[in-house]
Order: sequence, then C-alpha cells, then structure tokens
Amino acid sequence: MSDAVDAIVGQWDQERPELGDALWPVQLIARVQRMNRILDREAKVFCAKHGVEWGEFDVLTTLRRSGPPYALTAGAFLKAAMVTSGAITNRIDKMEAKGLVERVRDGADRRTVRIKLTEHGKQLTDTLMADHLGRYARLLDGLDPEEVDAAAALLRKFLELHGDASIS
Amino acid sequence: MSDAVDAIVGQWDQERPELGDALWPVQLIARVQRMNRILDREAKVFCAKHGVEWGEFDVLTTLRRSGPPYALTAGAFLKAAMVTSGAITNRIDKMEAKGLVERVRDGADRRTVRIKLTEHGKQLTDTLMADHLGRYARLLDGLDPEEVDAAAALLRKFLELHGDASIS
DNA sequence: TGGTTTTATCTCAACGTTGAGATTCTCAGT
DNA sequence: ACTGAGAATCTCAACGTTGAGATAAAACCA
Repeated sequence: MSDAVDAIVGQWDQERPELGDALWPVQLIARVQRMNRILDREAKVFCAKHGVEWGEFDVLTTLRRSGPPYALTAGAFLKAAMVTSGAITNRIDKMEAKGLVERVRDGADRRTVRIKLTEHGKQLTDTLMADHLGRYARLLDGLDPEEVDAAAALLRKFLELHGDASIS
Repeated sequence: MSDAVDAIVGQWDQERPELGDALWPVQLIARVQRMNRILDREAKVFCAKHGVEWGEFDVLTTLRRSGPPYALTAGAFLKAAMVTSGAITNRIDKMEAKGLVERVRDGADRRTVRIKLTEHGKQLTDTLMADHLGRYARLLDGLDPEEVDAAAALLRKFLELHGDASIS
C-alpha cells in the first residue's frame, strides 16, 4: 500500500539519493499536512450546510465547552484558535450580526470585551455537535482504534515539545 | 502529561458528559490540526528568510523532485499542491517574475502550459532543501523514531482511505 | 498626582486563495 | 470540414487572514 507521500519520497530518493535518511521526517510531516487539508475541506462542506463558517464554528464550540456563562475574552480566542486579532474581530462582527454571540463590556476592566454565546448560539452549537462528531467518527472509520490512540499520543508529545499551550 | 487537546476534551467531558465516546476521534483529529498550524508557521518563517512564499517553495520542490526536464503542467500542480487553479496561476506569475520558473507552451497541445524550473530556480531549490530537511529533523527531535513511524503508517492508512491520490 | 509602560481590542491596507465564468484549444462524431 | 463536448488555463471579484499601527484603559512608579 502506498499513498501520495510514498510517491513523493520515492521521487526524492531517485532524484537526490544522497539525501537518504534526511527524508525520514517527511513521512510524518507531509502526512499531517495532507490529512489536515482533507479535514479542512470536509469541515468547510459541513459548515456550509449549516450556514456558518469554519472559523465561526470554532468560536461557537470554544464558548460552549467553556461552560456557563459561555463567555470568553477576545484575547482568549487568540490563543485558543491560533489566529490573529484581526481575524477574531472579523469573526465576532459577523457572528454578532447573525445573533450567535454578543459583545459584553467588562465592568471591572473596560478594555476587555467578553464574547458571550446567545441562547440561539448555544442551541445551534449543541445541534451541530452531534453531526460534527458523527462526521469525525466516519472519518476515522476503518482505522485500528489502538493505532489511532498511539498516533494521538505521539502527536500529543509533539505538541507538548512545541509548547502548544492549553486554553486558560 | 497533557496538551491543549486534553484540556479541550476535558472541558467537553465536564460540560456535556453524555457525549462520552463520541469525543474519541477528537484526540487524533484536533492534534493533526494543531500540529499543522505549528508546521505552517515554522514553514512561513523559514521561507521568509529565503525570500520565497511557502506556496512557491512547494512548487519549486515539486518541480525539482519530478526530475529532468523539471517541467510539469499547471494541471499537475492542482492535484499535487491541493489548491485551485487561480492560486497556481498567481503563484507561477510571481515566480516567473522572480526568474525561478518559466512558462513553456506545449508544442503538441497548445492549451497546456509547462511550468519549467530555471537553472536559478533549481540551484535555489537544492540549497533550500538542506535547510528545510534540517528544520524537519529538529521538529521531530525528542520523539521516539519507532512511534513516529507507527504514526506515519496510521496517517498513510487514513490518506489511502480518503483517496489521497499520488501525483502523476 | 502625573507620566510612562503595558495590556486589550479594533482598524485597515495588503496578501493569497477560492470558485465561477471566460477563453482557447483538442478531439470525436457526423 | 463542421459542430459540439470536453479539457487546460487564465481572469477577476469576493472572502478571510495577516500584521503593523491606532486607540483606549489599566497598572506601575516616581
């Protein structure tokens, strides 16, 4: 069995055989990149079906799982979503217009803005999560659960080594 | 040891415990997404140092490993790079201006355009590859090689199941 | 208190990608 | 030869993100 990455590595072996073992990391890294692009496309199709953007869904679930009162500061999203401030402002603007979230200025610190899930936003998120997780399960269908766990553990180690911070 | 994904799953467990095992795929999928973003940032920093865009570097290496005469059609890039035609046109325009590649119209089929690596482009690519692979090696430093292989094998299986086509 | 630094968010122009449509060309069928 | 279907690439407006800078508020310190 072979995939696109095997073909890529095979080409390098033929064109620049002196690279040798230096190509080894490509086996993992290139596959992570390709898998991510497949996930990305899947996610966009899923979100489009439900009238939200992929980035918006990310905001919704981040708020939902943070628990009551379903409110986080804009700064918290920068770390959680790994995007820049301009992107968050843009997302929140549109989600506010759709009635999914609302901006609440903090009483104590008037610089901070709390992004709060509206009741409508909360209900939509709960509805979408079922579909979303079903989609995830189908994506991993056909893979050995133990091997998936092992791969997940390795990626966890990678993330720890590279300081992938937990959300606060 | 725990990473950001453990924290995310932990939040869901607390907020919506009824989801239970449905959360399992998140362990792998979310980590692939987060690792990809780390790789993406690394890659952009690396490319910026050398005056090329990440997408441009992708074109360079794809041409280089295809072997003499280091020329591929625009259509071949659509599949190899997993991007749309507009993006390829845009990339090639800029790379042509930089003297990295040149467009060669096919004699037999005048619809097709062959993107050909210039001598300058080839030399730059070979120079960059050493740095690039060194960077990859450092990224995986600290991980168990056997576990990396196992994870790569699992991702290969995922890609095969989802029809990740080899380049032609 | 007054002045400086730091923090939190928003603004906005530049950038790359998308995706539908236009363009140009090939080829099979008549 | 002519026509229509299909293929390969380019065009271009819309979109989301980036990243530097602006704005405003809080914290620190003299």
